[in-house]
Amino acid sequence: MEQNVIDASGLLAISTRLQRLSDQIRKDGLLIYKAFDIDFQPKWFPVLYTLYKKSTMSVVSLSDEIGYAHPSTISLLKELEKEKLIRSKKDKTDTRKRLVELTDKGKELLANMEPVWEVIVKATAEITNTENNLMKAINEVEATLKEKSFLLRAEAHRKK
Amino acid sequence: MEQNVIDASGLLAISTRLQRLSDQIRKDGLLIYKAFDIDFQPKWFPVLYTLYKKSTMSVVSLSDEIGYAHPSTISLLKELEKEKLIRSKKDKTDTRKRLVELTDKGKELLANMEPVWEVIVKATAEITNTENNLMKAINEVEATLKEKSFLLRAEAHRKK
DNA sequence: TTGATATATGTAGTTAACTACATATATTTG
DNA sequence: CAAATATATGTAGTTAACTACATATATCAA
Repeated sequence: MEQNVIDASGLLAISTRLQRLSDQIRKDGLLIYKAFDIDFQPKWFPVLYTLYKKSTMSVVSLSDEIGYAHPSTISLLKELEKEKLIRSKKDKTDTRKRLVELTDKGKELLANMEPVWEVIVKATAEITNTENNLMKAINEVEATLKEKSFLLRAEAHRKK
Repeated sequence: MEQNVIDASGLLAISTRLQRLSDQIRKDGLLIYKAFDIDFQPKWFPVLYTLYKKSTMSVVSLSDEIGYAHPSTISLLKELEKEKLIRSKKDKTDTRKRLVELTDKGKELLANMEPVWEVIVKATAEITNTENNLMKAINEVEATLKEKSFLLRAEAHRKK
């Protein structure tokens, strides 16, 4: 396997490489939805899938759940509202909160996606089923980082 | 380990999760450079490191090497030129080409970064040294995708 | 029970990559 | 060797996330 400088730099360029792989998969994701003739954008996935599984959520709890900053969630919600895939209502006990849920159109779309997801899960399983499993590796690294951040670890090595 | 909906969706949200992890590491990367009092941005890494290892390259070959679209490279080069870390000259045999290289200031900066990189490599080795090694998993997945794209694999599963 | 603090949402502007298009020069081919 | 094609660079505009700041409401504590 010929190696370029970035790949050869190994651990130094880990962030760049994660992003590159993410982009690559996302682009193919969009093409898969197109091939199935489904009007769906990969960036909608975290919000819509979470609402599909949890039915009703406030903006901040949704943001926490998907791991996005809340303004990112708000702009996605704005777009999804325009698409009539979600709707909002006020929380009666805490008037600051806006509760978000799928519309019937949204629920229908998500239900129609089940077969596409099945295919995506299979294809992903296929590509990650290597000696070192990518999903497991991500889980493990995230758990490790939760214990102690990258920054703190780097600082510890510095002092040695 | 409590799981949120996105993590639980596993293979479906792989692109989102890769990106999230990349962002997290990049942000800590910036803080590490700051802690070492080095005026360096993580986004500069691919270009500068490649020029450090390969000395002189054209815009397109550099873009290919780091895996970026060429306009992205051009805007990074513009910024690095303003910082006086790189300079360009015309290729004498092919006048279309612009050859890019590190300035003395650029070389000095990169040399000063060696100790920081050492720490980053150690910290990264620490977090990726789990049962499934993240770097190896990325290498394996990229190799697998090179053989046959995600889209083609998904389409193959569809037809079954 | 009011003043301080915390939480929820929203807006504005930034960033770091991208795609689409344009132009100049090189290379290939009939 | 001229026309067609390919390659190299550049510009303009887009995208999908972010941070910083603002405001309204809720909760807590003196």
